[in-house]
Amino acid sequence: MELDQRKMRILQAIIDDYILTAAPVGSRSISKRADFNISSATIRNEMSDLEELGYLEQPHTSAGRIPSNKAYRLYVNQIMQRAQLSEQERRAIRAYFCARMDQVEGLVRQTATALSDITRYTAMVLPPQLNTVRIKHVQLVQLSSERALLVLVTDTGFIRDVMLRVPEGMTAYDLDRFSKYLNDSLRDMRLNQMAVDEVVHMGEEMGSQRAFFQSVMEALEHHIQANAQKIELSGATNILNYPEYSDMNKAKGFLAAIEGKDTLYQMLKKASTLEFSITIGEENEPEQLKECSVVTATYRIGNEPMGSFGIIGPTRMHYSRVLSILEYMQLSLSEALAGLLEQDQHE
Amino acid sequence: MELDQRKMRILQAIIDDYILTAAPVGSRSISKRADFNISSATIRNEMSDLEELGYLEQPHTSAGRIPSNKAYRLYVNQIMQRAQLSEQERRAIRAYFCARMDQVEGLVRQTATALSDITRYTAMVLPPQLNTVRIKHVQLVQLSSERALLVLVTDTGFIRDVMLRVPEGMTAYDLDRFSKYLNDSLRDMRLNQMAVDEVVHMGEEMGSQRAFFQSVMEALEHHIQANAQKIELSGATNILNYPEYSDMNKAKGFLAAIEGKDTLYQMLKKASTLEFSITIGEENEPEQLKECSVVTATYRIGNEPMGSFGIIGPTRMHYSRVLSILEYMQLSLSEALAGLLEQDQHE
DNA sequence: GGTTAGCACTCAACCGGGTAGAGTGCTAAC
DNA sequence: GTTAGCACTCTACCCGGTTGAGTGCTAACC
Repeated sequence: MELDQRKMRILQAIIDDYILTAAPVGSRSISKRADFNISSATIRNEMSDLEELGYLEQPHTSAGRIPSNKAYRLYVNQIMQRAQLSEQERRAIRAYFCARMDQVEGLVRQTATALSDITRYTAMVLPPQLNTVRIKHVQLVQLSSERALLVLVTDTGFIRDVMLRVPEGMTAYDLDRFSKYLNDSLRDMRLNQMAVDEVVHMGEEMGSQRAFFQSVMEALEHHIQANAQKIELSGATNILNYPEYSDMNKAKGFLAAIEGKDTLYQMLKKASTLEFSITIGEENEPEQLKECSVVTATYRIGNEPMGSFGIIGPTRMHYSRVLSILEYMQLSLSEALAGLLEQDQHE
Repeated sequence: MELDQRKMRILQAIIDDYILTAAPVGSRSISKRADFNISSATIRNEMSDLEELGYLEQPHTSAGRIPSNKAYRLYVNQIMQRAQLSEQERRAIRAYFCARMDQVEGLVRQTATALSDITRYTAMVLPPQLNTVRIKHVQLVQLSSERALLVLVTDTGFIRDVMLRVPEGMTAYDLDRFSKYLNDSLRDMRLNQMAVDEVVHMGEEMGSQRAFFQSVMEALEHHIQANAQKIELSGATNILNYPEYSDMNKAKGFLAAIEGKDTLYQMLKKASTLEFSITIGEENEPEQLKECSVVTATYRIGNEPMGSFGIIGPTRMHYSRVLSILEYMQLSLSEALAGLLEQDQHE
């Protein structure tokens, strides 16, 4: 089952070639390479073995071979070596971050643009997740006699808002007092600490306005966490540059899968527990991404993992290059975020 | 130059047919229609005239004719009659709005989804513009020793935020006092009234903290208005269902033009002075939309025009249907918004 | 036993000719 | 002014032949 040295080298050569050209690789083109002096017939035998082992596939009898997903998996796990980014590429990446950003949102968007521009794949960024973040300010703003807006500001500079119905007879003054109370109680609390027992505990002190208080806390729980299911996307059409998506229907399927950002959100969310992740072809659950590979990385603020970002492309992907880019991007983004937030995040 | 009755009817028949089938229309297929009893030869003569006048084009000598942009323009201006929506269609549209929405953002998104689902074209919605809207609340929230977040809430329930640098030595208490002051001064003011002279006038009372005040007002002016250049897009891939975009490169061009939402924002912004607008082919400035038509409508809150929405599709578009849908949508959206904001908008 | 040259075979892609069919333009008759 | 008839044009499609890349197998070689 283990592949010997030579099979490994041949497989690598095939994968490298295929990643570059998208065309099935024949035995002769391998044997002609300077660093191989084996005849094409021998390569053919080896390739036949590799096919039997499930690493290669043949589109049809008289075509060359293409790597299987299993081959990519092996390649990623064992064969591939991290590519070095050229100084030029590093500079290109840094250039995206040097425009002074004064909002996290802009930074996130910039990251997505940079990623898709540089990799030429489709890029996605999950903005900093709020769970481990602290509340800086809570405010109830009266909009009309029946409606108020609950605004919440976190220490990372994110704001969220929820529209609420206010009970009959509640005045702007009441709401203001209420805001003060909420503010005093919740300030510097973490969003994921704001659990139900707290609600009950705090609710008891509220007396007559308890029902309203309850609805405020529910709104906080429901909306603020769920509502954040946004991701930043860039370069969705990059996929159209790759011949595997020259078929209209495939392209349509891919773009449709991406447009509803839900699936991507799920993937990024899941991936944000891992430093890096690579999922190849069938390993992706969404039906329409089963011919793609997804590579993601996680970024941090201080030590806290805050979100993740990644790219989607054909399984025939330049994995090593992408990984290097993600790695450098991870660094750049974490730095930029830290700079933006002036590092007042204490563990 | 004026077209006689018969030419008009023939042109309409050709356009109707072409909109439906996307295939060049021949003389025989027109003469066979029940409501025409003219021979194909006569139709041919008429078609030849129409071509000379610039209303028809021939892809090649032995093909039928297709309508020119000039023909669509004539069609839209004079021939077309407003289609009636079936009760079923109305119900379908209303269904999108019946899920109770408690945020404008959700409503905007829902509108875009509904539009693209029902028309099967690409839909875009410009969210309510803030210019004529009133400020309900302003708050400065300290994030770190050097940074604060300026949060602004409008009476339509929109929030905007800007990150600011705070001068050395300013305390949370100072910021709070500052917020109170801003709040008292700006509450119920309209965003577009908040002009420079006000800034100067108010700034004079500020004494030592005048510089900071200036930066706050500048931030308000710059960011809050410019930053809102977001539009909601839906059904971007719908265009791929139309044969005129079966060519990959065209499709790519279209999708790329749409991805950078700037152009669309400009178009919608411009269109939001008109109740309805239809631009056909070359009439669109963006190079890559010169083979498309764009139809937009404006929606209101109370009497105030607040934004616009529309669809993009091939020039061969079902104009009458689209217009009817937009019209009904305009009503539904304006109603939904009014309901959401409880009509406390006073002229 | 692994390696290699040689050869027959396979299959997609391309090319050219031939045909069908839709549609036109023109002319002559009504 | 309208129409029938006819020659003409042009695309789309099918078909058969050819090319070329690549394989699998076999027999010989080291």
